[in-house]
Amino acid sequence: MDKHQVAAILDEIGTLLELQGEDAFRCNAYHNGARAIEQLEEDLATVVREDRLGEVPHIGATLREKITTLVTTGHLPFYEELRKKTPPGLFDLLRIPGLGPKRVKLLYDRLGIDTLDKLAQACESGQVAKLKGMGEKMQQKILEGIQSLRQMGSRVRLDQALALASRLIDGLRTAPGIIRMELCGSLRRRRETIKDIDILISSDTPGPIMERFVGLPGVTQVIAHGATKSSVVVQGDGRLSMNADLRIVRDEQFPFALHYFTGSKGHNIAMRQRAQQYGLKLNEYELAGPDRRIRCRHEADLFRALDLAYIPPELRENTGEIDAAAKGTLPKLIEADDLKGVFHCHTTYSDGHNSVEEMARAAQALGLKYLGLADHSQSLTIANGLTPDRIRQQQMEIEQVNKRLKGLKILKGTECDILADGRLDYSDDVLATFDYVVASVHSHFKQSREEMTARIIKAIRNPYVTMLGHATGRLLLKREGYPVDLEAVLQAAAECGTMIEINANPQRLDLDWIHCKRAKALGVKLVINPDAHSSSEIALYHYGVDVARRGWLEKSDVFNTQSLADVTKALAARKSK
DNA sequence: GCCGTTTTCGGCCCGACTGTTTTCAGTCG
Repeated sequence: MDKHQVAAILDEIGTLLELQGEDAFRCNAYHNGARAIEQLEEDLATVVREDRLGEVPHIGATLREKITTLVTTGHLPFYEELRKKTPPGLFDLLRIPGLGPKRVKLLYDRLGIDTLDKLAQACESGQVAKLKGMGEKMQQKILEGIQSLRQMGSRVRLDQALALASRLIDGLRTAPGIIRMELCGSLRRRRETIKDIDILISSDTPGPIMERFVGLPGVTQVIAHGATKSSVVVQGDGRLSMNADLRIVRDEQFPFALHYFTGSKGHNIAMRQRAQQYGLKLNEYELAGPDRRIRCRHEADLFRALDLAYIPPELRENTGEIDAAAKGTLPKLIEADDLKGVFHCHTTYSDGHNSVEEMARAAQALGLKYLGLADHSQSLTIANGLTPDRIRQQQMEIEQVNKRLKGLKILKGTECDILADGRLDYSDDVLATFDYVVASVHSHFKQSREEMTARIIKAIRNPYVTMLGHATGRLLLKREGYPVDLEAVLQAAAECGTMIEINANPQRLDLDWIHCKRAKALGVKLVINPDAHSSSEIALYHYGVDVARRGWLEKSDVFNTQSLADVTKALAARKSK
């Protein structure tokens, strides 16, 4: 059982206990434990085997025992018992805004409601309004919640959320009285998937801005509309629909509110605790002690007041950033401008939409100095994978276009399939014609974890392979990655100097940021690639930079921050080995 | 259930909003 499964079970236990009416702090301990396991950088099985779980914050004796049982046996009787006692439908009820564990328990205990359908019926017949603490309005709100839950998924991809959020920001920008405005929450931290949009504004006259917000185009439902906080449902393209919150504070409160609403929750709690050590109280309005208030104009002032270096939003996940900021050992994070080129782009030779030259011109317009083209290999017939003949044709075309280009060089690559047994999709003499090789898995996803791991490691050890493409094959919110022991993959990559791609396509973002940190610790070089299938998608590398930043990566950790000359030299050196 | 040079017991982040309430519980982030 891997860490994601273990974390999911711990989290579920926390919720199950809430539904039982357990003490909230005990429930929270399971949620905290789940987060700690989810964010574990090392391989969970290894940590368990070496009996080091106790060193993980938020894992005490009880959780250590339960996690060990889960990892070693795959079962946990405590969890299974708890599940038997709780109808699974109660989890659906919890997703309705306004319904938490207390009310769900009440609905179940008093009315036997354990599905959305039963709840809808009970609301329509007026039974819910009669319960203690409920009423007509609550009943109506629940009905609306059921409706929107049935239309709306829970999380959306970063790129989709950003698009929707910028529409809201644009709509607000002209409202009167805005002093400062920022996107907060997981969007500002650039998480790969987003639950809702958080916007913060400072103003002395919040009223008209709030009015503008709840009336913006696309707003389909107003969940809350207060003086300083409003919450709406907003409709995007297609069936996409998200919650959006707006908070308005006075300008002197802005840095505190910005920090607070950026989160993460874990980071905020840790920051509060640090403030307490200074005899100060930190909330969304101020940093203050019994007899003093710390003046801050910007977020950086707030960190400085607690003797911390500025912590970029992407690092605020409570994974050691506060300690590092205190010691002055925070990384100098990579920035988008550091990238000098990319290595994984497709053309019309396989399944891309633009020609070699069109791709090159687009890369040039973005200020890149080299563009690696890596079309699919012959086995991937569905994507029009290239036969050796067509490779020669493409390479000749690249040479022609290169003669015409100034300031950008196209590099000849391939995204070569890793076959089921770990061999590559081309013979060595064909592989030798490329400047570099991206090796990727596109088939046989159902292999066992052991088979998949061995297959990928075999490819990584192939001297022709320069980098591993999308390491887990995940499609965010659509498809889980294939089962693979990433720790073993990273170690193999470290041993033979094979690089690992951060696939920047927002549908993938694979390697994910947690493993970036681990890769760096092992000395693996990473490379940020857009996996572009059209000229406009080359710019997607920005999302890969976001991932890299969340993974604490610096310019020197990423191969394609190097100049064309250095990259060419490194690739040539690797080929001649 | 976790945590700890103020503590091994008694804390655990904290404020806005809503709806049902005569002062507050539940939810949310």
